[in-house]
Amino acid sequence: MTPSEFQRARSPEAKRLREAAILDAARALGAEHGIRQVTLTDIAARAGMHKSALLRYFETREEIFLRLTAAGWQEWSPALAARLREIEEPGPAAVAQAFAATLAERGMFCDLLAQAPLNLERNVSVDAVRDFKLATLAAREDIFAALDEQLPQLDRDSALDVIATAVALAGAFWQIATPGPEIAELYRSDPRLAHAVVEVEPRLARILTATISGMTPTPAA
Amino acid sequence: MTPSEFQRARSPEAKRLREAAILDAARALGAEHGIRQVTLTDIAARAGMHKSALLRYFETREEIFLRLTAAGWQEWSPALAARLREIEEPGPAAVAQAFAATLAERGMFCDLLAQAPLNLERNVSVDAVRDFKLATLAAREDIFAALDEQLPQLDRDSALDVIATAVALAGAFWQIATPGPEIAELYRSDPRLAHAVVEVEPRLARILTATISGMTPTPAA
DNA sequence: GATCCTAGCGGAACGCGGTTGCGTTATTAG
DNA sequence: CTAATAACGCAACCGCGTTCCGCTAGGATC
Repeated sequence: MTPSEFQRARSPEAKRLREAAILDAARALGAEHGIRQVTLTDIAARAGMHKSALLRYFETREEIFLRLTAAGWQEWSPALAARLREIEEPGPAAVAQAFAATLAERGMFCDLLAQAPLNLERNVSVDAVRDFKLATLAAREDIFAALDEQLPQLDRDSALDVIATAVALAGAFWQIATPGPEIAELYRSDPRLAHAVVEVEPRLARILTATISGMTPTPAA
Repeated sequence: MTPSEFQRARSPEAKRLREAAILDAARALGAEHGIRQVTLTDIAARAGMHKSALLRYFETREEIFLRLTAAGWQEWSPALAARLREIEEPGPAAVAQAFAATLAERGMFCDLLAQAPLNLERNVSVDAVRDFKLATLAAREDIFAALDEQLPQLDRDSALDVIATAVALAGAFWQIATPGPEIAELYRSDPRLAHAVVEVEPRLARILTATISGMTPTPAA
């Protein structure tokens, strides 16, 4: 983390440390300012190295954030699975709430989810995309397993549709919910635009409840 | 369209012509290569003028595409409303199919929908955002009116949720469905990644059917 | 029709972000 | 202690969006 703890990373362990330091720096900056704003120079400064040195660890800027996205899936999926297994009164609403709550409390992950298909999976090597896709695939399997315990009526394809929907909506709503300061002021000042203000968690919970209900033969009351 | 039909636009009509020519050029290039790829130089060349002259008509690159997005809403909403009114056997499935079909046949609009909250509504003047938001608001009202005729059980908030969901999913799925050539090849070659290939229209129809069913008290058989 | 004046335009330059090439020098092996 | 190696910082490069400026087209006036 601290820049000059090590001057040069020669051993594999030292290299992994550097890589982790870069990812940590990118994560911290992304959480603070939003992914879009974070530049390679910023990350380099925070990680205590020069811009060009970063690119010896990651091929492109996008690859850094793609790696963070994969890490996000790996952190989110067990958290969601645990939450699903804690549900006391199973049903679409409880499941939807678990999705909405775990996503809403992971703002930066939502940011990354929105960026991934649009920006991060472009301008990145094929290998990086394959690694990423496989990581998210594994994470989805975890979620599916937990989901299947709670709602066995939901077939596999439907479950994967629910996950895809949750992720896409979380990304989109998060973007809409976090405008720049001037735009936020605009929404506040013009009553016609009041509808533009989005509360991610309740809206996501509402919509997912409907989606899951519509997929399960016997919707819970 | 043709560059030198007029040399300089002094009258208001000539200016509107230029503006339209710029938007047309951007639309054509965006449809062909995807929004992300289109540069100001490209648009300028196609519109028959210099890069710097573009920015006399639009403040930033993003503003051009934001205007195209607004135009997309204005073209899509009546098309969807018409399609909704043509439905013979009303019900969630038919409504969902109308959304899915009209969106899927408007690829570039889906591209723009995905870009809008992420990129286009940033780096644009507050005025531009307000105009855009009001335009989409009006378009949503059109859709809601038609939707209310078909599914009066759907209350206003739910209807707006359906529209928001359709739009967000169409944007996200479109992005996933149109990877670069090497990535498409990757999906084809690695059987573990077969699931990554997305068919926008059927998937959107399936999910929206469930969502709408879950929102309406008595789901149609 | 000649002249003035306005303002649209192209060209060139700027800033910034991502990326690349190179010389230096820390680090480690012998 | 010395030599080989390769990580690093620096500076330059490139492309893109954006800005500035001088030229001159083209409408207005007489």
